[in-house]
Amino acid sequence: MSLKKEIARQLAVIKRGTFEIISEEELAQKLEKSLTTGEPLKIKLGLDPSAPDIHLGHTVVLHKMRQFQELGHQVIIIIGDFTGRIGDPTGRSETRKQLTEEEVKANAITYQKQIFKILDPGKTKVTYNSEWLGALNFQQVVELAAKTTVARILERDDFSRRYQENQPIGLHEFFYPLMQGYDSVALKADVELGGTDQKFNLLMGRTLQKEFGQEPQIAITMPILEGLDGVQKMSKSLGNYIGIDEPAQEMYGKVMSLADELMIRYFELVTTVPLEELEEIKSSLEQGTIHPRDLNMRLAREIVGLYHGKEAAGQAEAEFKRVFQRRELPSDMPLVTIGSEALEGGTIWLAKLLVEAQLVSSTSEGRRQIIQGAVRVDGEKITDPNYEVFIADNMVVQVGRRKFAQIKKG
RNA sequence: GGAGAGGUUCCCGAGUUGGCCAAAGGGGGCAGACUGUAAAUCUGCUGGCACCGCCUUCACAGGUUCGAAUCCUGUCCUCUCCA
Repeated sequence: MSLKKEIARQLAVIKRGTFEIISEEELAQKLEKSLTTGEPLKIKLGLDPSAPDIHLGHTVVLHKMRQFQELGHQVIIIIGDFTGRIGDPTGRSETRKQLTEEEVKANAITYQKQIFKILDPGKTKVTYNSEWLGALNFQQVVELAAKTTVARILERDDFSRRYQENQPIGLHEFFYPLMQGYDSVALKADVELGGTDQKFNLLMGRTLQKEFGQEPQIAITMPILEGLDGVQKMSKSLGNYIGIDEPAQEMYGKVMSLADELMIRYFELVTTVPLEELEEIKSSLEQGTIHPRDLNMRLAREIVGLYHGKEAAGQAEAEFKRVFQRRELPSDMPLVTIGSEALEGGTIWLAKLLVEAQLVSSTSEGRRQIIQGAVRVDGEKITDPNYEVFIADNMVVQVGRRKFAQIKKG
């Protein structure tokens, strides 16, 4: 009786935010077996060390891993140092550059530091797949390749699209799913996590495990998190990301700029707010008993708190209120020293000053911002592009709402 | 190996009877208004320069010309078809 209840509880936690579980019944069976034998499930997550800086999008899957940890299961991170040299073609329409061994190593180290902001290091096993993939000889590789067909591999979204669009597909790319699948065999994984774009690879793991006489793993896919624009997936190259190493202030601001429609999704996927509370949040938003802005602030606190602690999150919030709600000056602005040699009679061209203060990228850009009314000196809007500023200590210049600098006479 | 298409400003993508092209249009970005630094909407800007003018851009290197993104030559790269 209590066994059934426990299985149901675990399933509920596991199902949170998932896109697909293949299959739920098998998962329930595995949970039951685990609970009766006391043997934790082996949960596998492969990380591709080609993109060393983790952003919130990457943490979706890490949070799921953490939940598994909290349920008492064995979490295993595979750093794809071997596969990383090929580069998973997923999500890209072009053949990826192969990484050098040194690059992969360096990235892997950065990765580990970052994932432990979410996972419990004491309960996490980290392995490198070069350990077993590097040991295979050519004959074994051929045997592995014989376990699938070109037609099956071409079914993969990315490959079929590229094939149809006459984009090149490197032969070595065909091996990526096989290698990832073989990882599951090597580990005897019970569950493998990944984004929805990983579905094919996860299923390949099941196929191979069966071929090797193992019980197939459960494939759990997580949705791809939308970025700040609310439409495209979060990614560094699109610039719509929140990096987990970003300063608290910046992080808070970025979360605040999220579209309302994304808030619940973010709560669900990238915070540790418990399930019951999540339900309360959803209903209060639907019933309008809470102002979306306040919920947004709560979300920002949750996220910043995860990476910088509660205190820093509180400070970030106070600062946010000061600058953006009350329109006051930030408590901390970059100091810019203007040397006297740059001055003529104590004045400097405003556009030039903006460049010096790194508030704009060029004087042309500075002129434009001035003309458009975005520039203030000590709170006073300046619209003359040829304006000469008389430099005074502690003068504050501002471009737009969020870029400030305090001037020091040098 | 043979035949063909093409490489344009952050991206996509016009422009190739040589001048009116710093280069249409869209996207993205930035700024202003409105706000909750939300979304939506409207407006403006979006190579550089002390800027009503000048300078550097249209794969790269040369050439023709008073003048080239547009014409010629060579080089590099991408794609397609054939083998």
